[in-house]
Amino acid sequence: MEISERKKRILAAVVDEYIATAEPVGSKLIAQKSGLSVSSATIRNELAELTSMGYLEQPHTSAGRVPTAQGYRMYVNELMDRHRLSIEETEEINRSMQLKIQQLDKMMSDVGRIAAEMTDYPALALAARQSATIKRFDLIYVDSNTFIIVALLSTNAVKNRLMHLPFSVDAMMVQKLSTVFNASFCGITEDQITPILISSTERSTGDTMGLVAAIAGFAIEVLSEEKSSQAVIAGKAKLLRLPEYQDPVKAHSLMNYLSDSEHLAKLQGMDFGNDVKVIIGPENVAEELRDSSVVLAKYDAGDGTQGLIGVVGPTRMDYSKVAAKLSYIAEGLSKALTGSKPMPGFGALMIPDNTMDKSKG
Amino acid sequence: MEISERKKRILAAVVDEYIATAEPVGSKLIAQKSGLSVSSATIRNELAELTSMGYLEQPHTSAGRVPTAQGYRMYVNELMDRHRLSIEETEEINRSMQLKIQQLDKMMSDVGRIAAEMTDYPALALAARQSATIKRFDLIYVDSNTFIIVALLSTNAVKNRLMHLPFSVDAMMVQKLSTVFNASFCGITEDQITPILISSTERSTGDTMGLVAAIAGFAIEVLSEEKSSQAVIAGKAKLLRLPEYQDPVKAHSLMNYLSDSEHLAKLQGMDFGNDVKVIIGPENVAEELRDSSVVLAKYDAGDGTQGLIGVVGPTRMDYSKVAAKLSYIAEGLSKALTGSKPMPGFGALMIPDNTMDKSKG
DNA sequence: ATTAGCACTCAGAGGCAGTGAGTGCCAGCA
DNA sequence: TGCTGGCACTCACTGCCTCTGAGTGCTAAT
Repeated sequence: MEISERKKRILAAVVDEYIATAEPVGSKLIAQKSGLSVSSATIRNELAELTSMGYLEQPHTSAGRVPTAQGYRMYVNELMDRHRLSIEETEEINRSMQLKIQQLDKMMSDVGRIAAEMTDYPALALAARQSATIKRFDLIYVDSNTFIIVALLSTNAVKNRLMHLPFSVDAMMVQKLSTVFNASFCGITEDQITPILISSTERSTGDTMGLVAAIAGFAIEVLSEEKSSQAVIAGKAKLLRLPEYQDPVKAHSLMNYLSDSEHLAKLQGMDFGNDVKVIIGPENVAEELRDSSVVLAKYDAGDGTQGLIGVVGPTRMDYSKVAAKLSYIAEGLSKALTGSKPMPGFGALMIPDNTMDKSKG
Repeated sequence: MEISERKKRILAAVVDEYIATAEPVGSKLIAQKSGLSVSSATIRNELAELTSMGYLEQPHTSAGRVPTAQGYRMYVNELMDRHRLSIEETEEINRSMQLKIQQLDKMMSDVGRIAAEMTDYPALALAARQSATIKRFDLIYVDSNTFIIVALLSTNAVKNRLMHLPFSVDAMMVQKLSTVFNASFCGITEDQITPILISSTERSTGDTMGLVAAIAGFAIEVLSEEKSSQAVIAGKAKLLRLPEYQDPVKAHSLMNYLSDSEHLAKLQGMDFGNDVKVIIGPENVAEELRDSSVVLAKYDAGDGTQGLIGVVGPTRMDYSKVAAKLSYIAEGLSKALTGSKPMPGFGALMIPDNTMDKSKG
């Protein structure tokens, strides 16, 4: 059945109102607020039809209407007017991003925190999951039983480790290890670091003290870390502010779910049409998310790979505003990470703040 | 007024029971469980006195007794039998520590997570706040417009940053910068990095591209970071499991408070008698913590400075068990960070797992 | 097609009695 | 003198009832 223009306006009004108040919406209110000059009785008829079409539902007979998942879906796809970020909003975002995105390693958690702060919902950040390799290895000799390992990964993240040894090594040995590791451990993935490779490296360096094994262990660790645990969530406590999570059991279940980065990681690898994806309540695969919605935006992480940022909230979420903000943050992030060199670390200090400003006046 | 031996046993029984059930405790139950062979009427008399002495209170006339803060204080100071960790418990802790404490930078958050997991309460970790200095600087030349800065701090943390430049530099220049920075930026604190120092460094390197400023900016950043934001909290969601935080308003207020690391940092700098400190409900300075308790254990972070780990929970907390676990974790942490070289990163790979085992069979 | 009017529904609030866990106190007993 | 059994009392909690009011669906009139 086709949905009339008037029905659309009414549905949109119901959703808007419900988003704002979290209370079932009655016909009288709609009659006032929708801008349609018809009586509440007319609205009632329309509401009844929208209900039978599955866009709305009633908590009980004598209550107002509440949007169903299908109703939200329609709203998101067709009805909502896209929120235009105000200058203040963009500036606020720019300011936080400027400050925060300096260090590639911490980027994830910072971006998460920014998104949470900007949207006032818990926010997540997922890094593009990819099999990283080590681009180059450096060992820095500190003193006779200390050196630092520095590894530059293919993802451009830099990892380090201070190694304190129970015995002495000389600078020569460190130098030698560095050369050998650069030759044999660069460009390979985690699972290519085999015991065979390690023992052959031990032989070629003449190491009998387990140094090679320790460094290889570090390599394995950073590579697997890069591949997996790249999901963070920030601002979980913000859920408790919302009426839909006043039930501690519900809140706990969702928070628990969100606390586990393995769960979050599953959001990666969704198929993605345009830049922002909205997953409404029951559309979620995970049981725990069934009465919450997720809004995701993808960002370009360079090398053609992409990551995600997103927020989690009640199905009654201000989709329009959240989507706009996320998409803006994602855009800024993409720019920072790819195209526009200089890299953020440098750019933030060198270049005033035009990295992202031009996208919106 | 002196408190009799029997009163002590009764008080201890009340606290134990209340810790376990979160329900007001009645005289009958105590008569059964305390092991004293007296009737409930006798217990009632004793309870009445304990109440008038301020150790217990009644939520209402016809309810059982609940310990007051003073009651808990007495319990913690004198009555509770110190929990002895079982072999399984120590082993579980050892195992997680072994796995996690490898990288000094991430140590804080890992330790927090371990403590939260082990105690089942939200846990915090505070680093010893100290003015760090840079021990040594290394610039690693990657390609003509990329290099990595590596700084080893006085705290033994290693920080890095990938610098991507909008222009070319040659390896020689990088080398030169490295030398100059090592000479003039090592051993100084954040506030000693002045514009004057920067411009004089610029002159001595002949840098006109802002490279020196960028590197100095990195130095300032890591030093201030090391000094300040060294507080993490993990497992906040665990609060929601507890009956005392079923009220979403209360839970939200506490979680919010805990989310701000500035608040947590205030716990640092408490005076500390023995190794574990218990702060019960109203003894807390912060309003938000007034009906929660905090258990803190200090660890030795080397250089004579010390950090804290702790958990936050309801006043009805299993102090004994929590204290025992925290203290064990703190002890292991101290060992890992100081005395017993090798450092964890290496030790974890080289030395089976005797770093901490001997403290308890 | 729209609307005014009306009967109907039902969650939620407020009031009220019954229940039971727990208390305080007293009188009797060791 | 201290302990105990007994008893009256208190009061949160529960279930039950009624009342209220927001909101509905339907119908007849416009």
